Amino acid sequence: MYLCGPTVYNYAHIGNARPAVVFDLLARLLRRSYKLTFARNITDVDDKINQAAIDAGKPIDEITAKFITAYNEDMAALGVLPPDIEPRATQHIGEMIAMIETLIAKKFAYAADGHVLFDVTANPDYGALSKRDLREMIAGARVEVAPYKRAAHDFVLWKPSTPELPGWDSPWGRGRPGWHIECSAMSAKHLGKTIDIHAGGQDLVFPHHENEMAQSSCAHDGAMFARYWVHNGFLSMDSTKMSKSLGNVLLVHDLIKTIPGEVIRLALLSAHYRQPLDWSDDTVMMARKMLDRLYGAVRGIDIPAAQRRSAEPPAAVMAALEDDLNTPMALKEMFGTVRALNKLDDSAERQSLAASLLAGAELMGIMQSDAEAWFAGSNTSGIGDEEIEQLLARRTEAKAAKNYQLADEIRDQLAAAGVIIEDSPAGVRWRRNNS
RNA sequence: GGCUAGGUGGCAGAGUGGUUAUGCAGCGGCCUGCAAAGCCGUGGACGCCGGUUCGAUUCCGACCCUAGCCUCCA
Repeated sequence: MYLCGPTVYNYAHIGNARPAVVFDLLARLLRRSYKLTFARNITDVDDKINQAAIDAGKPIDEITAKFITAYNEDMAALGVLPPDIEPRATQHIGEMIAMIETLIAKKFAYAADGHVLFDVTANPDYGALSKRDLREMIAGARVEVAPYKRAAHDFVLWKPSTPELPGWDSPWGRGRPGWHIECSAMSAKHLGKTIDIHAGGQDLVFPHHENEMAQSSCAHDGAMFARYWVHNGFLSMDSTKMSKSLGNVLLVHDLIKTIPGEVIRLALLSAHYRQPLDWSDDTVMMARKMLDRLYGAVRGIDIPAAQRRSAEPPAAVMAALEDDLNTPMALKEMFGTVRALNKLDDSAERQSLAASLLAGAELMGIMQSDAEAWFAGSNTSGIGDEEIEQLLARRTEAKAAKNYQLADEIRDQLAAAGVIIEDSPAGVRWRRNNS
């Protein structure tokens, strides 16, 4: 499986995180049944990066190194496991040049004016993936056609670099690769001419994936490039497009300072991956409450480590995920398990079902904290755990003395500090209300 | 203008040619000193107009609306 990864010129925003999370789940699922090799590239040569380096007044290497590290940290916070291979564009320039030479030799590309362009008219299948009619596209082209292009939609495989820009020597002079050739060259090197699954955001279908497919299949004598394409839907912000000009870009880097990573992950998985997803404070709050219910079901259940390790997810959860990654359905089944668990009295049965629930959660990459830690939350209200325990001890005394007025005062005091009390036959327990 | 997805109850969000999605919120009950959590029960929905059908939210057609792509973008 190949996933188009980040261009490292800035921190990843929440929309960037969606494909990473969704296809991480797909990878986890596939690994249960297949031997998966999962590659997610890093685009570390790009004009946006060049601009970011100029803006920051720093070397390009420094910019890319910083944001590669940040990307991996941010994704790890969302429970995204590292891919098997994380190829970088700058480490595959030779492969790109070789592929471009092949395309020229096979008459699918031409050099002109220091550039090398892909000749879309030489590839009759061009437009098949994105279901576009090439003639209409050329006729309705809104782009200004560069003089060296034969047709408006010919796209750049190689372009010349000025001395201050990053560049590599090539048969066409010192230059740098176009965006699309990177993925074609890297997927061919690491995964072969034909890959099983190619993933990415819906907005990459055209032109990026269309171009990748054209380059790869033309370079490989028509060999199928990807057996399956999977594209995730777009994420909007409060019903509008996320854009810098509107100032509504949410960076994962910032979100994880106040929102647990698994809340963000669950929010991203709360809609089917192909559907659009609107991000708002409510989306986050609901994900948090879902986790409250999930964790609540396993709280206080002590599961032997061996049982925990060997447990399998509920069959219905597996069936839902195996049906085109239907995460809302999988969650429904998780909650079905929660209900069954909450009704059980027998401790052995509770252990067994809780272990199964946790196995399902692990597959989905959620509920990875200890339940007590989840409910303790983060101390944002300034009242520490010890202070809470002391107040609860006083309340328990008051209750024993049937001094309910004092007991309720203590409870109100804690509530004001965001701490909610739950009495049970087993004793009192508490949780912070962080939402 | 072209292409591609959608329009489901207060909100989020699945699914189905006839029978409960689920979560949050609401209401009633159980439990509790009272709460909270949990459990039980419950109201409320499938954009609009036609067509197919014994029966359509589900299939087909038109229409309206929304989003994305057509230029860098997950």
